[in-house]
Amino acid sequence: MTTADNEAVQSGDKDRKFISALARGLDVLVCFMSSDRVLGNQEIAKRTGLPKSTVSRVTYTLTELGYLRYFMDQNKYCLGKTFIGLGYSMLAQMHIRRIARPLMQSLAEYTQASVNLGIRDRQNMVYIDTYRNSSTFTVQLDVGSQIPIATTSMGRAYLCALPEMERIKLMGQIRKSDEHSWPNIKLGIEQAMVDFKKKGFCYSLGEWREEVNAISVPLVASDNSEIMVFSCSGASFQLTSEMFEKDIGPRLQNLVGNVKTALSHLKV
Amino acid sequence: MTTADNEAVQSGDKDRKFISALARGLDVLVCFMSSDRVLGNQEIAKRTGLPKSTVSRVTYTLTELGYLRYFMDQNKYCLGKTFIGLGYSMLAQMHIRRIARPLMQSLAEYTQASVNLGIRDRQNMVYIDTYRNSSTFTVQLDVGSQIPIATTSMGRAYLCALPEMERIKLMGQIRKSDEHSWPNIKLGIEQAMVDFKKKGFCYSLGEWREEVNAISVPLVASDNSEIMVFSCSGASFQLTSEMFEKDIGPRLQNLVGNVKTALSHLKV
DNA sequence: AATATGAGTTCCGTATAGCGGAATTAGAGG
DNA sequence: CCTCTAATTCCGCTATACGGAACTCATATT
Repeated sequence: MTTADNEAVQSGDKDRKFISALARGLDVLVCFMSSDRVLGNQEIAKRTGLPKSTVSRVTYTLTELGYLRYFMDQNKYCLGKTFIGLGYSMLAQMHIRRIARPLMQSLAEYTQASVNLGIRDRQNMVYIDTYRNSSTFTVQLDVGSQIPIATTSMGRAYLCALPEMERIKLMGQIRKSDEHSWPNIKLGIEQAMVDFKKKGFCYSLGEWREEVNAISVPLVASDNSEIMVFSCSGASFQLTSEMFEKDIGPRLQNLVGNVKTALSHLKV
Repeated sequence: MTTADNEAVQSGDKDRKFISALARGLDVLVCFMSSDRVLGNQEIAKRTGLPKSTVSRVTYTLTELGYLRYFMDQNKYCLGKTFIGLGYSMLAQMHIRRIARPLMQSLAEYTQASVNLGIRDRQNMVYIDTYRNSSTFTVQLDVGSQIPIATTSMGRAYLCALPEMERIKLMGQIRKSDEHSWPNIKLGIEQAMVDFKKKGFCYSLGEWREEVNAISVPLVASDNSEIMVFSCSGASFQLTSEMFEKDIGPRLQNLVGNVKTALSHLKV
């Protein structure tokens, strides 16, 4: 996650092509993505592992350029507006959203739960769309929300769809990030892979958040270039594993099938 | 806009605090924000004014870190998924959207046109929300869309609400970016300022896009920290200047007033 | 007041990271 | 096979970014 992880740097002699000052600066920017929106230099230094003076210079530069915004009363920073434009200009080009929208909505309506579409970025799954009936309880995750890979159904479905080599690599990274709880995490993933092989979908039953159950089905683009995941999630008292198994799972698979064929027609 | 513009750099001796490698890298990233989504090194070099070899190293670094994505068939790059998360995590914290939403929707319903909320980033206005009745014609601008400041009603309303010093500075920048059409652009802005002073709103009647008319009202946050702009836009044959003047303008002003009081109650 | 604490900024000598012009490679076309 | 165009790599140079230490500037604490 940090610059130090970069393979080229690890492997002995330095990579003449790699601009580490840029990497450090971006490391700082990424800090602001996680739940906290307002950070001071100290906090940033702790998260990135960069020395105080470096962080100070980076935040100075980013503020000067308008990528960070400075609150002088509490001298802390938050992200500048630029990233709104960047983020949305990306989503606009994702045709899949338009195609999937009506299907997701009607499934949300039917299940009275959330139906979500996510992709992977780094160590997280990111919602790029989510629909729910207005009466839905539980956590309200919005588009752009990030959830972990290892303990959520969405992340697990992603892992199941990933080519073996990459899956092993990613699981290694997950392991490193929390060596302690790895045994449990590993069990959860293995169970997911069994489920997926047998049924075509996988779960997270209270393993991410105590009170949340979810089921997911991955969608691998026809050219294998991208993996997206559809999930259905809700309060555990509302969505039982039997409902998933017999009703929602097949419907979700059906949804994915329909989206996939619609996509392939589009791309011709 | 480019690094060279940075004031500190201009003023003789260099700013020891400023990290230019970072600035250059971000200059490259920002290239991808404008309409084109896929760029090669050559194109990037042209836009940023950076030498080929530098661009090559920057794109290499950004790709390595996952901020850019590489298409090897056409060796070009596009933005990575990271920015989806960044963008959305920003919008989530904008309370104004929740407050304004119902009012914007009902005005969109009433006018059968688009009702939009925008803020400024750099040389553009950026939509952070937009509502329209499904039957609306004309350009479909989505959240995250960028429009120019000088020729749109939204940009002009922003200029009108800006403190004089800053307005002069910004207008200077606009002038520099297109010296040739400046005389006309200036006229448009001056007209807008007259309108705004007299009526409280201003227009763009076919001046941005031939077939689009729009009207805007700015909202200055009670602590003067931020300017937002509400606009109503649609096909010119559908929204006439009389309708703006007598009906839509006052309604839009009314909307802004309501949002402002709701905001101030919230912040206590 | 005096002292401590904690965060942020600035200084400054140094090593080196990043620079960019030139050479090289890779591809696409004719 | 040659010509163009674009991207990459090389490599010597020096400006650049680094980071430990010193310095501010608040805000508590006694």
